[in-house]
Amino acid sequence: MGSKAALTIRTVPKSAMQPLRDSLINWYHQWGRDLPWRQTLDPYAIWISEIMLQQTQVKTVIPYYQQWLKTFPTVQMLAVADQQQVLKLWQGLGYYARARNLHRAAQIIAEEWGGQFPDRLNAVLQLPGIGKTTAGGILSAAFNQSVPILDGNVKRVLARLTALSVPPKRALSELWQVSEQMLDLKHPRLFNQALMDLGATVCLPKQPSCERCPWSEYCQAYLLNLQSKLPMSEPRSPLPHKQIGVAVIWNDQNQVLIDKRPQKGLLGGLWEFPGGKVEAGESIPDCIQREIKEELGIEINVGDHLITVDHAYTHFKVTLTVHHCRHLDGEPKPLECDEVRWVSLSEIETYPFPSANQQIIDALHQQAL
DNA sequence: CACCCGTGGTG
DNA sequence: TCACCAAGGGT
Repeated sequence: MGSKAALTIRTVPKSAMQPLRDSLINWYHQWGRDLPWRQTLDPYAIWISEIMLQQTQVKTVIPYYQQWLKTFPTVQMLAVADQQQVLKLWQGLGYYARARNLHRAAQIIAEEWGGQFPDRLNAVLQLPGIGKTTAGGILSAAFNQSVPILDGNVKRVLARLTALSVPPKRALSELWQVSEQMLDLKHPRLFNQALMDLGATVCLPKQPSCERCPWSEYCQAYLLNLQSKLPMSEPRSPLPHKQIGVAVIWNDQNQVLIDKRPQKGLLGGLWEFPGGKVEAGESIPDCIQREIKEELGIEINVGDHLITVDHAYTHFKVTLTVHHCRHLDGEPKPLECDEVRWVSLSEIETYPFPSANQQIIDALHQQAL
C-alpha cells in the first residue's frame, strides 16, 4: 500500500560528457544572460546575489541587489550595520532569515577572516545561510573553482537529461553526482552559469523550448517525449486559511502602536500591527480586544474598519481584518513579542514591515489625505 | 527527513 | 480566485 515508483535514472554515457560540456558553453557564449553580478569577481557581491536569488526570481532581485551594494559596499559595512537597517533594505524580498544570516555571516567574516570572504569550501559552508548550492555558486563564480551546484534550474535540467523517474527531492544524491560528473573542470564558472541559464531560459518548467536546446539530442526526456511530464512533482495539500483581527491603536499624541516580532520564526525581527487569530464563533472586534489584552496587557476600544488584506504565505493563507482602535488604559508590555513602540505615521516608514502590513500602512497614509 | 520560512508573477 | 512557480537553508 502507498508504494512509490522505483527510482530510475539514465546516466550520461562517458562518451557524451565532453560534447555536452562543449555544446553548453558554446550556447552560453551566444545566449547567456548578462546579469549585474556577472560583471564582478568580488566574492562579497556574488555572495549577496546568491543569497537574494534563493527561491527568488532574477527580475525581483536586481533592484534589491543594486540598492544593497550601494548601501553596504563591503563586508565590513554590512557587519557594523544595525539589524533593523539590514531588514529594512530586505523588506519585500521575503524569507527574512536570509537577511539575518547575511548580517551574522558578515560579522563572522569580519572577525575570523579579516573581512575577506573565505575561498575554501569548508569555511564557506560554515557560514550561516550558505548550503552546498550557494557555496558552489559563489566559489565557481568568484574563484573559478570546480565545485558543483544543484539549484532549482539544475535539478530540472538534469532530471530531464536523465529522465529521472521520481521527484528531484527524492534523488538528491544521484543528481549531485550527475552535476559533479558533468562539471567542466576547465571552465567551472562558465559551465555552472550556463547550466543555470539553460534551465532559466530554455529548459523551462512548462513548455520547454527543446528546439533551442544544445542538449536535445542527448536529453532522455526529449528522446522519450517526456519533456513536459518531467521533472515529476509532489502533490501538495491545500493551504489552511486563518482569519486574523488586527488593531491600529491610536493614543492622544496621534501615534500608533507597533510591535517587533521575535527573532525566531515567521517574519522574525520585523515590525507589525498587533492582533491575532479569530476563534470559533468570535466576532472580529471581540477578537481584537481579547488579543490586545493578552499580547500587550492594555485596554482598547475597537472602532471603525480600516482595510481587509488577503495574503498567502508558503504554508497558509490569512485574511487580516484591520480596525482603528483607541488606547484606553495600561502601559503596553511586550508579553508575546520582543518590543513595543508608539510611532507617528511619518516615522513608521523607517521600520521594516512584512508586505501584508505594508498594505495597512499604505491605507493609513491614503486615509490621512 | 519532514517541516518551516515570503513574495510577486502567471495561466 | 487559485494553484503553481522562482538561483535553498535551517532545524
